[in-house]
Formats: sequence, C-alpha cells, structure tokens
Amino acid sequence: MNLKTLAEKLQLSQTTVSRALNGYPEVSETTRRRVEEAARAHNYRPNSRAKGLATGRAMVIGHVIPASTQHEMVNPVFGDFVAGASRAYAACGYDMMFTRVDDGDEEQAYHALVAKGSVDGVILQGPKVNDARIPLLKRIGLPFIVHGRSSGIEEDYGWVDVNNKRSFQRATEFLIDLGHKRIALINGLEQMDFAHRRREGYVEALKSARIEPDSALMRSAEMTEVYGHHETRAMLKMDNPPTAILAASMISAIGVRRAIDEAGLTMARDVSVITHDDDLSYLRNGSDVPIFTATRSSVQQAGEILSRMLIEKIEQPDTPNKSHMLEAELVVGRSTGPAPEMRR
Amino acid sequence: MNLKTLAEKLQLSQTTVSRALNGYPEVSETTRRRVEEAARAHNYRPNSRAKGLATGRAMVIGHVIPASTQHEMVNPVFGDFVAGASRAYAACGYDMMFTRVDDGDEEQAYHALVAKGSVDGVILQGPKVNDARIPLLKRIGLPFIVHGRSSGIEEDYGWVDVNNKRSFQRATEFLIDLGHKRIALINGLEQMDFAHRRREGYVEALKSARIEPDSALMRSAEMTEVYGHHETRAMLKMDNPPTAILAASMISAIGVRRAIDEAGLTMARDVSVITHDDDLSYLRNGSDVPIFTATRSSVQQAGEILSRMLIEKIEQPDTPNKSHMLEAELVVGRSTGPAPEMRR
DNA sequence: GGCGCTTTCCAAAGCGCTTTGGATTTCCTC
DNA sequence: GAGGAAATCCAAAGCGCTTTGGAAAGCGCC
Repeated sequence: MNLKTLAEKLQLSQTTVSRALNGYPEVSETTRRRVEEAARAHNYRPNSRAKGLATGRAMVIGHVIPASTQHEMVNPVFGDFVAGASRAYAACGYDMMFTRVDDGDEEQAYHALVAKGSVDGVILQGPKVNDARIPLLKRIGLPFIVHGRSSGIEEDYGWVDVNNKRSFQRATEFLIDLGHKRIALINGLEQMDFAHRRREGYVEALKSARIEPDSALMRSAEMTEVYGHHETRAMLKMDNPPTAILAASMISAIGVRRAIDEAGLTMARDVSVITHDDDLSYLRNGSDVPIFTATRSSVQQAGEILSRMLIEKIEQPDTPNKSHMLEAELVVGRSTGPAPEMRR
Repeated sequence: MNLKTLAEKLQLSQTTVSRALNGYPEVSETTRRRVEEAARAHNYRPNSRAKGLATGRAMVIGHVIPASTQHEMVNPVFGDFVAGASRAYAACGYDMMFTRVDDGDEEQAYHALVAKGSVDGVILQGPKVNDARIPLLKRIGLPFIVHGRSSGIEEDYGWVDVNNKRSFQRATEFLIDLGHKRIALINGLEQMDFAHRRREGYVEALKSARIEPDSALMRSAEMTEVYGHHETRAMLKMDNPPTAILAASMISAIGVRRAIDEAGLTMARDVSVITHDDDLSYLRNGSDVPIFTATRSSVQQAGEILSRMLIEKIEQPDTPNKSHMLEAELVVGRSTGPAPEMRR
C-alpha cells in the first residue's frame, strides 16, 4: 500500500492525503478523519526512504563504532547507555543506526554517513583526550553530542558527562579520611578522557593531603574483570601493598574483590575498595546495602539526556550548544573501612 | 556532490556514471577508471535513500527490541552479540538499525518496518517458548533468523542456537559424578526458550541418576548479579541446602559466589558452582585457569554466524532455511569439587 | 560502401513521497 | 446576488538514484 493507491481508493489527490496524515491545516477535519481511518485500515505507512528523499531528513541517529578496538560495544555500559538513548529516540520517532568502521577509517566513515545522508546526527561515544573526531564533525557539519568530554579540545560542542574528576577526588578523600595512605588506582585506559579526569581527581586529592602519588600504585587498561584481578594480585604482592583501591568500574571491582579473596584477605577490613558504578541493570551494586562503596551515576540516564539534546540540536540547529554535567553520588557500602594501621 | 553534478563534471550521462560505479560491464575500462577517480576526488557516495528507493533494498538489518522489559539491551550479552553481528554486516555493506517498541506493539512494529521499507531483514533475539513472533514474521514475509529456537513452534525457520539442553545435562552429570545429590538450578526466566531447555537438560540428568528433582532448588528470574546472590543466600539457609549450584550466566554466578563467601563457605570445597559462560569480552572466565567450571559458547561467534545467515537469506530468499547448532564446551575451573559428604 | 555485430553511451521513466503554486468551491458580508 | 476571503483540494515538479530501451560509433567482412 502506497500513497498513490491509498489516494485513489479515497478518491483524493496524493497531496491531500499526505497533508491529512502529516497534520497540515489545509485539510478539513472530516477528510482528515476519513484519511486517517483508511490509512489505519490498510496498514499504510509512508515509505521511509521516499519520505527521507523528499524531506531531506533520515529520522535516524547514528553511532559510529571503531571496529578493531570494539571497546564501546562489548562494554556492558554500552547496553544501558543505548537503552536510555533509545527511550528518547522512540519518543521522537527516530531510529538508531550503528555503523562499524575499520580502525583509522573513522574520518571516511563520517564523511560517508553525511554524503549518503543516512543519518541526521551522531552520538560520539568514548571520547579520548584530544579527540580528533570533534573538530572533524564540526568541519563536516554533522550534528553531534559527545558522551563525555575531550580534554585539550578548545572548540565549542555539546556534551553530557559525569564529573569524573570531582567524583574520584571525593572518593580518594573519603579513603584518606579513613586513614589510608597507600591508595591504588586501577583506572580505565588513560587515553580515554574519563579515565584521564579520574586520575587528575585522584592525584589532586592525594597532593592536597600531602601524599606523594606513587606510580607503582597506578594502573591503566581496559576495565575487564580479569584486569582488575590481575593488577590487584600484583599489587598485593608488593612489599608495601596498598590498603585501599579505587576501581574504574563494577566489573573490574569484581576482579579486585576476587584477588583480595584469593590472597586470604578480607575486603573492607584488610583492603578497602571504592568503584565507579554506572548503575547497570544487570550489575546493580547490591540490593539493600551496597556491596561496594561507590561513586554512582546512571549511564542509562545519561543516554536519555544525551539523545534528547541531540534531537533538539537536529531540529533546531541554530541554538547554541548545551552541556549537562552529572554529579556522581558517593554511596557508602561494605567495601570500605579504616586503614589497617589505624585499628591496632 | 550528487550523481548529476558528477556526471556533468565528467561530461558523461548519469547512466554511464552509475554503471561505471556499480561494476556493470557496458562501460569501457578507461571511462570506468576515469569515473572512479572523479568519484574519489569529489568524495562522492550515492545517497542511500535514493539508492534504496530505486533498488528497493535498504541495506539495513533491523533489531526490534521490546521496550518495557528491555531484557535484551541491558543484558551484557547484547553487546558481544552485536559486536559479532556487526562484523558480518560491515563486511557485506549492511548497517544495523535498532527500533525500540513499546510492549505489545511488536506486531505493529514489524508491520511498520516492512511497510516503511526501512530494513531488508531482522534478527529475532531472545525467543520465548512458543514465540508468536516467528509465525508473525513468516506471515509478513520479512526475512529473519532467530538467535535461539522456540519450543512449541512447528514452522520451519532459520536459527542459530547453543545446545542448551545438552550442555546443562552434561554439567549436571558432571556434578553428579562428583557425588553431588542436592543440585540447585538458578536459571534464567523460564519463559525464555534457552532457560526452558536448560531446565530440561538439568531435570533429565537428575532423573537418569534417579535423583528426584526438588522444586525448592529451582529458581527462575532475570540473570542479574543480585538475583544470583539472593537465591543462593536463601537456599544456603535451608535445612537441607544444596551442595552444588548451576548458574545461568557469569553475572549471576558472581552473585552466587558472593553469597557463598558471605555465608562463610568456600566455593568448590563447600559448594560447587557451574555456570554458563557466553565468553564476554569484559567478563572472561579468568585468564589462565578458569574461575568457574562452565559450559562455554561464544555469543560473539553466534552473532557473526547468524548475521551471515541472514544476509544470505536476504540475498537468496528462495534457498531453504538453514540452522546452526553450537555445542558448548565444558571447561573445568576452580569452582567445582567433590560433594562434601564424599570427602569425609 | 553497406551489412551485421559489438562496444559504448544516453534520454527518460520510475521508485514513493513532499511541496509549490494554483484552481475551485464554500461561506460571509453588504 | 456580487465580491472577496477562507477553506479545500489538486497537478506537477522534484528529491537522487537505477534501469529500460535505444541510439550512435567502431569494427571486420564481403
């Protein structure tokens, strides 16, 4: 069923039917109702490609995902973020499209996306420090919002981010207040902007407390469970092991806990742990009492806010860029306690 | 840059340029090269909507995700599955599109997808027992492949699935061989087909060993960490607690372990645990020695196989439906040991 | 040079929609 | 009942591509 045959059936012109369905005022309420009913009865939907061709809008929002690394997709955060974003998309009639690109072809991919006209805007995920994609997208003129920010980029752009620096600063201070002096940071990949900022917060808190940051206590890699386990095990074997550990995600924190258990130690009593918690649906930080003391910020909520901002930007391109800072909440759970030396 | 202006620049007709770029034989190698070069130089890509309109193909594969439950998206399995699928899509020039639909509107959504012509086929994820979507899609005539199967559906359809029944049967037998008699099943939602089959395998193994299945030892819910923890804690408090637990996923197994630890027990010595392991990138089952004894099957690989099958089906609609059964591997890790009674 | 054949190219129709610029009808007002 | 405004509808162009049905040019051959 297409517009033409529907119009013939109704004995109306295509114009009138189109207008009736798209809510234009030049059509009487009587005919509009008649048209709408017929459309429903025949299960008519305008062909999205034809509509897009005529309007110049795709009603699709793109996510470009670098292939070789794949960090974004397989990170459990991805699912919750997308779930949040999809809520806003669905409400506004957008679909979301994922394009996988081989590493290094990102610039090409964005150019192609715009030339092919397959999306109206993109979400930029996982920004790095000095992320070249931001100036690139500005140059191309494709609307975008960044999930996170990019240190070192001066240009003006829209973003939604957690205050990573502040939250890790607070977490570190919290541990310092408990008497900890040997505090380890099991960070994400530090070329990623969020990890970079977290480290800044951590270092700053240490310095304020006149504790010299020890590079032996700082690790950086992709935030898997195995990584959290591996680094913790290594650090606990040191001559002067940490009494507290800051972990970058729930998943790596689980690895941290496993290493602590295996070393015959007890979390909170022997080693305190604080993690960042993205409030993932499948990995809640306990039900009543939190398992881990954590800096919590819902990534699903971030996804929703972000996609709303992007849609607004697409539909009103000339409004100035907006940004939204989410403050993480520090929830105190069962993984932290006073430093061992203090208890004697 | 569009076809028309490119053709003008080259002093050729649109036809010739189009044919040159699409590899038709009616154009000399000399002009083809000339055209290709110009296309590259001007960064020309055919507009995908116009192309789709003309060819009737969207070069997009859809995933329809029910909204209210959202199980699919936030499940960490989702990311790995999509990462695998995207590999095949990218190789064949397809994009993937996600449409979120409100619960109950699924039928509408599929109809819309086909009427709007926005996808060439869909992947059906998370099939339930007697899943109505399968006959629906057949009726509509939209190409699809199922990730999993649906017990109770007689119709012929293409699928990729893990042999869930067999793998949980083997896992149960493994525990029985170790002397366990009180074996609990912390299953996924049993309206989901995979969970249904796992339970069948579990029950069958028990019956073969003349152990009467105990409904008090069987739980079913969404496979979160908190769920694994909650059910394990409850069962360990029973008068006649289980000595072994079968968990439905790595994430719930982590909850199981947490409950075991909290109860002051030791995994493997006091309580054995076997889990299914989807081989998620961020949640590997240990590095050298597996943490958990597990039935392992890569969901990323499943995604890749499945999307290749779907593309084949889209491009050659008349070939008979194919299916692919993946056998899970039983890897023995550190979470299983002889039943406590046996050691005395 | 005319014939048939291949090679190489093109004009124009069509995909299904929106939208412009008019045309026609209806309704009020005096 | 004439004039003008408002309401209602329509034909046709255009979005950027593919593809059909030919046309023109080049070639070997008698």
